[in-house]
Amino acid sequence: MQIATWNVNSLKVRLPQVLEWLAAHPQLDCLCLQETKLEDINFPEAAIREAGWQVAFAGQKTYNGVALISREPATDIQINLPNYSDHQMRLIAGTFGEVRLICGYFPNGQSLDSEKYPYKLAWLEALIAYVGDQLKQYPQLALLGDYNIAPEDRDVHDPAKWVGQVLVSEPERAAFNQLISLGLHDSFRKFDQPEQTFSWWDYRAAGFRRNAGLRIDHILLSDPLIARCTGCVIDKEARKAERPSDHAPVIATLD
DNA sequence: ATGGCAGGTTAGACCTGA
Repeated sequence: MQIATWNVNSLKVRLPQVLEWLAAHPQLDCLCLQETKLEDINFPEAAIREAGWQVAFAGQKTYNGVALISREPATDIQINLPNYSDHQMRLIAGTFGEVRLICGYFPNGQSLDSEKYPYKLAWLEALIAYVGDQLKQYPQLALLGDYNIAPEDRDVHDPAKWVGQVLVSEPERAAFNQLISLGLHDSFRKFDQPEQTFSWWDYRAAGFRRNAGLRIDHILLSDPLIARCTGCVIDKEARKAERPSDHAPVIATLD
């Protein structure tokens, strides 16, 4: 089994790249998308189905939006957190056999003094409660997505420059560690990885060329799934495309 | 170098992203 997550920063722009990427990954079972930025009525459902995939999605105009593209249809689909009323479309969960996949586009927070920052922390608190509850129902669980959290300094190209900033602040990292404390594991860190491996690079200031990035896209796996996990990679090649997303896909392989 | 770029909205700047 292979699962992946990719913040595509507009599926309207990135659909050809997504279809090409899917075709290039024959072992893939499910791709979780974030920032589709499409109302459901404009979602390219037909094109994805014609390529041989099932799809479930929850979007809105301009911002946010998530989707599950999969070989088999998802069951028990959940849109957004059941314990947090939110008009921002940031979460979609589905079940594939015994495996529960939760796809999230975590709030960015903007800055520590923004009103979006307490929203981020409240959303995270609700997510932690939801995932804890889901784990009881689905021991085989994966939480994939754009977390908008760099969990450790080694996930930051220049930690000194980022001290005290959103995405690396102590409360955000504490929330990430609470997810770990529920019994989840960072699949990327199960394996030796090259230093300075990131999943997002700023479009500005030649961020990608300088490898000035952050690792903020993650695949967390529950105990039974981390035991099956044989690899986790970030597909940096996708960031080299013409008109790329600013995020690269993350792929976890389970035997 | 606190701006740089990219996408969306909507037809000129402005908002958001991270």
